Amino acid sequence: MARRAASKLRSDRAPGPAAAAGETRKRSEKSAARRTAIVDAALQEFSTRGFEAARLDDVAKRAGVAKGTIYLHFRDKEALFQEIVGTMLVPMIAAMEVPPPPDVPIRTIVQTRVDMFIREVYATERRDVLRLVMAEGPRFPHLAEFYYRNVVERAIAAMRALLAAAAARGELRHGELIAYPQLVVAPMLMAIIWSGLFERFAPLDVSALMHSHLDILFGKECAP
Amino acid sequence: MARRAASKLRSDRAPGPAAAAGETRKRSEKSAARRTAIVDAALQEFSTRGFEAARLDDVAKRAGVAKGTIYLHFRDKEALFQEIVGTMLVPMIAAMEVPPPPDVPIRTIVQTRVDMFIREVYATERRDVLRLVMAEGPRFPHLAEFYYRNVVERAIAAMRALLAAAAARGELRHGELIAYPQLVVAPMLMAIIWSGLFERFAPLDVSALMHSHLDILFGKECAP
Amino acid sequence: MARRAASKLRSDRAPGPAAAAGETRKRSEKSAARRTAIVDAALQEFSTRGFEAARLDDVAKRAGVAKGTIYLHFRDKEALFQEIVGTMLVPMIAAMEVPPPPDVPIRTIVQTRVDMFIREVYATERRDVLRLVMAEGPRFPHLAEFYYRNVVERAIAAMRALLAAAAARGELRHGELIAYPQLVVAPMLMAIIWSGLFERFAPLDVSALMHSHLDILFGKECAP
Amino acid sequence: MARRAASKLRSDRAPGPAAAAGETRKRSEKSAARRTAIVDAALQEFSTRGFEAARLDDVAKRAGVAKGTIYLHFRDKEALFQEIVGTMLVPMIAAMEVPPPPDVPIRTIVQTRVDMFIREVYATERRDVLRLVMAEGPRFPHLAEFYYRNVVERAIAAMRALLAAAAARGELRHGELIAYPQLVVAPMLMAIIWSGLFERFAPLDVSALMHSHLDILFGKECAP
DNA sequence: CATGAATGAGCATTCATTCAT
DNA sequence: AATGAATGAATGCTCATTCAT
Repeated sequence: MARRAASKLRSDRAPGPAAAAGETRKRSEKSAARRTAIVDAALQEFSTRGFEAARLDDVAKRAGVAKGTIYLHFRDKEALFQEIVGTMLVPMIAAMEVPPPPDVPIRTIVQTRVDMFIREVYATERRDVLRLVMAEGPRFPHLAEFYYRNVVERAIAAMRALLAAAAARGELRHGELIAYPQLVVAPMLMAIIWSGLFERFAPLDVSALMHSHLDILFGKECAP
Repeated sequence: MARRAASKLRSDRAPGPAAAAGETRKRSEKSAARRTAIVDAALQEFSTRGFEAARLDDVAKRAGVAKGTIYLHFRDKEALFQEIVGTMLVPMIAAMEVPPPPDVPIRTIVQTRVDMFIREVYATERRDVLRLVMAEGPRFPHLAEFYYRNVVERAIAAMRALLAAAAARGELRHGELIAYPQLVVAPMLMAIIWSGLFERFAPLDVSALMHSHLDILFGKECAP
Repeated sequence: MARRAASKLRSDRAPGPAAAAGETRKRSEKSAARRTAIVDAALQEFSTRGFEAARLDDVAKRAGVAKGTIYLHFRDKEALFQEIVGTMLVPMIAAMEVPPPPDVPIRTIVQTRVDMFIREVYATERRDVLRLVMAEGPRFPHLAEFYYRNVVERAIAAMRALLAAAAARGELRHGELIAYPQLVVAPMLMAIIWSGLFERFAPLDVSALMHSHLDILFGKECAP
Repeated sequence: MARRAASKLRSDRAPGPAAAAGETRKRSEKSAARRTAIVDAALQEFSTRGFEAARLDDVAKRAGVAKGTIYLHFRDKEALFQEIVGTMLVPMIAAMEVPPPPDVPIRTIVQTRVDMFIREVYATERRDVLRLVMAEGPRFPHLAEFYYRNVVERAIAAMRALLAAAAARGELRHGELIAYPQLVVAPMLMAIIWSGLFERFAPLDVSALMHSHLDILFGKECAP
């Protein structure tokens, strides 16, 4: 989590020269670290109790800051919620938008992306963010729209491009998919919801599920 | 729900005897009506604002009863939530469990059931119940389990039976489906979530979506 | 204070007939008593600490009710403030508006009214209400206007009528007063402010002050 | 105020010697300027929102300093309040204490002082300070006493001396005024309160009001 | 001296739940 | 059974004050 945002900032910056700059950085780094800690803590609390039931007191405690500090970084509880989405989900989408290499079968590319999704989202706290958006989104229209514009729309466009490429190459059995690229990821979302509800007594093997799903959509993957 | 259904049964069979009994029944009928009104009102409020944010005051107002009356019927707010699920979702499942008629193509049967689902759930307030369960379920393990045992498990079993029958008759292209019958309904769930989040600016044609989906799973439906 | 509102209610009502009505009244009487207690407590707290610094917790404690009860009677803290003015100051004004008896010297009537003001306002908690309005009014424009329309404007009109009558009878030395009836009461207001600030170490004899003031305005009162 | 005035004095007399001293002075001048800026800003905020509701954050912003800087000059919020009174009101009083020239009618002198008060207080932000003292004073006994000792008492003494002189010269109609010199200024105070409450919809012409008032007290001013 | 990030006590308001009527 | 007034714990947010830089 500190990794997430912090690593970005760090990699953006040059190795760091003078002592004066060092001091300045120490301050802003500390501030950024606090901010990150708050976002992470909020994610935990929000996804455990829901937006309404989560207490900022607990967020603060978990983040190791005073309650008032939260308000130095976020206007209010809802802004904190929005930040979670912006921080955790939006960056993810870029990876989906790289154009497919021409010499790899689309099925393989899709498989790769699905695997990545499972690895980077399903298996991490990002899954909780996604679940949170699905659960609380209806009550936060602004957030829903932000999420749609910055994540969903772009993800669908990317998927559609991929499917169109597949169709062009004759690799796509089911042209219908181009109309509804959502169909490719629907089982992923279902799995996320499933895990939140039933994991304890009816765990689901997402990889296997998605593998079967892709087999159905694209046909069995040919072993090389 | 238990009581509500029971009172229904009672009123169905009672041939209507003495005046005294009539009065008794009148009373219990009134009570049952109140109960129903409360559940309906609660559904509205819960699905609009979420479990935490919904106020029992509003539920009472909407149901036309006093706040205290709610507690004559339900132990607490959570019990009311559970009742909603029991009342609105469980009865639905029975229709899914009737064995398929032997002379109709499975694809047609599945299509019929999907249509029914769209008509009876997606197009009604039941959709909100389902969304509610998906959204709030993780915070109510008891409810989640109840829902799993009484709805999900049975729905999956029914679907699996259907798919097995299809396979036995050679009507199923993708044997994988038998392992993951969830794949059949995943797009439905996605559509429900989608509608809650994005309907305003990106409406989704569920019927068309599901039709495409079934085409992919079973092949194009043959016109008779 | 209980006197204030309660006595009104009581005097409006018939002696009270049936037992059933008695029970009903018991409830609403209790409610009215609570309301009165809250208003009185609020006045104490507001005039002691000021509007902002007064804590509703203390108001509740002083009124002997739970904090939430306040909100059964008043939308918010400000509404409670407004109620104080409406309850304590507005009723007072009626007495000022009775037309002067034709056979009594105006000077005597004014003196009587000033004495009444001293007795009914200056010597009671109403003085604190007045002080409160003067102190906090600028920050509550709505309240200020309400107070102006319902108290000040009417009081000035009544005073002006009195002075006009005096002028007509040749009893008014200073015609200027008709233009500025405020001049008659200005020392009263000053005295109220004075008492709030300096009473501890520089008490002021309001009666004597006002007597001198009226002597100046009207000439010495003739002993009968 | 003490320090502010002191620094002023210092800068008045320092003939400006060495560079080192120059730098020192520059520093302390800057500091004094800051202090003044803070007091001015605080006056704005306090008189707009009241003592409790005023936020030091806003004071700092308006003064163009950091929040912490306020605490370099004042122990706490209340000290800042006291400073406002000391700075803005006390200096004013000196002008009132100069003995009346023997050849000018007292009525004229009083008129002159009233005009000065209107010009220097009523028409400036000092009016807000005065209003502030009247409004918040009861909650700050120490301030009230300071204000009484340094302003009110002296003002009253000065006014009484004036009135005594008038009486001695046979220019005072109403000997009662000597007992209550407050009566002379009461309408001024009322006007200040009035303007805070009702200015928007019922403006008051203070000059005319006071002119009438003085006419009543002293008789019409004789044209020369 | 100056800064402004951080603190945490404080407070208005809400709302599930109870209980006298 | 039904009511709805009363309760009081809970919680988001504010802001005077401190202190490391």
